[in-house]
Amino acid sequence: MQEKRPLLCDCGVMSGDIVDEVRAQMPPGGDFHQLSSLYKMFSDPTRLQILWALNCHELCVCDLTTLLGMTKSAISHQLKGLRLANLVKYEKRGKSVCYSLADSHVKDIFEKGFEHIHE
Amino acid sequence: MQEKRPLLCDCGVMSGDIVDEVRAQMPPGGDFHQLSSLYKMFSDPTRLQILWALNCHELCVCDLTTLLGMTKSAISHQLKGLRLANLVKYEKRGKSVCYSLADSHVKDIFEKGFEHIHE
DNA sequence: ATGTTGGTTGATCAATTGCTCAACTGTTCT
DNA sequence: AGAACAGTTGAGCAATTGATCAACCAACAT
Repeated sequence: MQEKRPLLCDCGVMSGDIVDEVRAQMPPGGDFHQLSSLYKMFSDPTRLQILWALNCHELCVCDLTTLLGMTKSAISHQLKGLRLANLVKYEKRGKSVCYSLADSHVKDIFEKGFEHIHE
Repeated sequence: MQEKRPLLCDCGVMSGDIVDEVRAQMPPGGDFHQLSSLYKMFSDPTRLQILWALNCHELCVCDLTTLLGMTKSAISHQLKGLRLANLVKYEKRGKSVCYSLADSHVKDIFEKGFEHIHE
């Protein structure tokens, strides 16, 4: 059976007041959902490589396939996700589509991540 | 059949030199793998709520179940992942286990994320 | 000793993810 | 018009994920 939780835990470590205080500081649930969708874009090595490359220079899909050694399809699918997350923007140029980063937050998030793993 | 890629794309947008230049700036593949593992911890609403709560105050598992309205098992499973990613640390206190953030990078990464979604 | 509470763990299962394949659109070149 | 190239898309499938359930361990109270 599903365990039933009491209104407040009685483990004695934290008072109920502290739990209430933390609860009061919690952003609305929608924020966490939005945030998790954002970080999900950073949670795959392929997408990270794409973002890193675009942070160096704007590139077309074909360049990215060459750079990462993957198919156009795979790259294009990932770019679609990045587009929907507003992390990259694109511009048609003749036959090609040129992608670049949508804003500077990507770079900031990258930096914080590297700080954490290089310690 | 699987498409075969040329050594350099001939789409004409970027010169091969630029692709080479970007390639030279790419960190080793292992870095992307490590980074993606880190961001994966931020890619789930439940884990984000746990991290946010611990950023407010150290809490035991039981407090977290009360706060998030989830089972001990679900919380404990997620905490295990966060532990393995070195994002949280814990301390036994009698019957309870008290969790807290392992370092300040979590807060930084949170802030950058919020900056992006609140624009 | 027995029961209760706080927490962990492994198995299971549905849902999601990421790549491949094949088919397609659109642009350029001959 | 037809071929070649740049890119997108949807279906399919193996791999991963996240919650549940049940069993378990450890600390404490009676």
